[in-house]
Amino acid sequence: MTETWIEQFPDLAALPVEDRRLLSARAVEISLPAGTTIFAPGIKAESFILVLDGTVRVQQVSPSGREIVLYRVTGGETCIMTTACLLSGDAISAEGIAETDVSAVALPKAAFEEAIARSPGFRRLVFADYSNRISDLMHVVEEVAFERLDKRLAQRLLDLAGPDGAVSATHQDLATELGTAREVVGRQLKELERRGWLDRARGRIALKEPQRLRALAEAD
Amino acid sequence: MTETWIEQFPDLAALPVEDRRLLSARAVEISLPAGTTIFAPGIKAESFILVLDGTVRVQQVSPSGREIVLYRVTGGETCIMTTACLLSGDAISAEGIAETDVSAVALPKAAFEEAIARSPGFRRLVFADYSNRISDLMHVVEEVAFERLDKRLAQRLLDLAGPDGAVSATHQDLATELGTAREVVGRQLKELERRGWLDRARGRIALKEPQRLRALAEAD
DNA sequence: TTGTGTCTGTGACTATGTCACGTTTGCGTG
DNA sequence: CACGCAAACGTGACATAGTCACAGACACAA
Repeated sequence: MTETWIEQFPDLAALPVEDRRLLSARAVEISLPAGTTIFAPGIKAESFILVLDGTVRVQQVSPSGREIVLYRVTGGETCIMTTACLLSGDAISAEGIAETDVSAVALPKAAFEEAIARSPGFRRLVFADYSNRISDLMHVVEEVAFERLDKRLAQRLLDLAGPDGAVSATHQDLATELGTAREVVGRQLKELERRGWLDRARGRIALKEPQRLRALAEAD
Repeated sequence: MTETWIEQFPDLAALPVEDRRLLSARAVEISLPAGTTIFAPGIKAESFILVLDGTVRVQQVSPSGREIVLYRVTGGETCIMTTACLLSGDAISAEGIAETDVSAVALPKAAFEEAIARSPGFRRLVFADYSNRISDLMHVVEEVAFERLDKRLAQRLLDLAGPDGAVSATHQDLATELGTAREVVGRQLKELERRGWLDRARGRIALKEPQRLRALAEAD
């Protein structure tokens, strides 16, 4: 029985046969329905997780209840938070939520360490993910510390918009994306609607002038 | 000739002889005077760097010129930014500055990869550092996004204070620590002085009521 | 249709950031 | 020594963002 999931990702498919065999033999496919909390503060990870399909949103929660999205893990990426826990033994301080139905494979700690030891390709994959996450986090710091909210909101709306130019999100959802408060998002959206760049409806925003929004998002 | 630097750090000293020998043979000791820019945006790293003594400040610079300190690398820690570059090939988007005279060892890329491949202990060391940095960065995000400035400032003053309760830093230095503007730091300090919790002088702040500052720093 | 919970709107207020200056201080040099 | 200079610091006016305490509007189920 071939493990077809390995073939989905060039980085994995390129591994030598024996490495692929190790992964095939020890990994367990799992599937998580949308909305599942995959990890949360205080929980220790015991498996390395590679997402095959779907997206996991990783966010941080403040004591006061405000939240901010840090990054998303999508197909072919690994969940650094759990990896970091595996490798350092620390507990997690962020939470991971399945945004869509997610299929993934879990590799037990021992098999993970064996793969890291044996396979240069696997190591590269893990390290590359670490680097990307650090880069993501630095980007979040930069945005939160230095960028104007209207610019950040415009960027997020474009990121979250479907092909029809519509965003399905409440003001609270957008506030969580940006780490701000609902009222603030409401006011920003009102201003953007006043300019005619979008239309608002309950839980839904229709982008009318995406190029204007992009100009705003990319302004100095 | 024994490489005494390895003995300085328990994690390294505990490695098997052959791993230590690899490190000894291939690493180059370097020393950097205080103020040296060790890496900057756009520069690609070509060595793995382990700090032996001194501290390196890693900070991010915004297009508008504002800065924020992300974390510090001290004795026994590795420089993740350069490691991440080594492993992913990406360029760096932060800058690293020697705050004190720094002594360090540099391990060329090839030797680094060999050590990673061969030595479980070395891998643990590198991964543990990655995890710690991710944890540091998440902490920065949390502070910038959710905490009040007076609280953050009180925390920094305590962190930066010498044993005599004095902080040698200009308002601009503190603004960079917190990712805010000089004027804002000035006003916060004025208020803290008004309360009698500290005294201000040019480039120097004397903490008079550290326990009050601590209470502020640790408030909800 | 009438609750009920979620989502959104609003005004008043506080906190933080920006801008354009002016003032003070320490220090080296003519 | 006096002068000039650059760095550090102060300040008021304004813009932007976050908080709080509500009030309304909407969607859906009973």
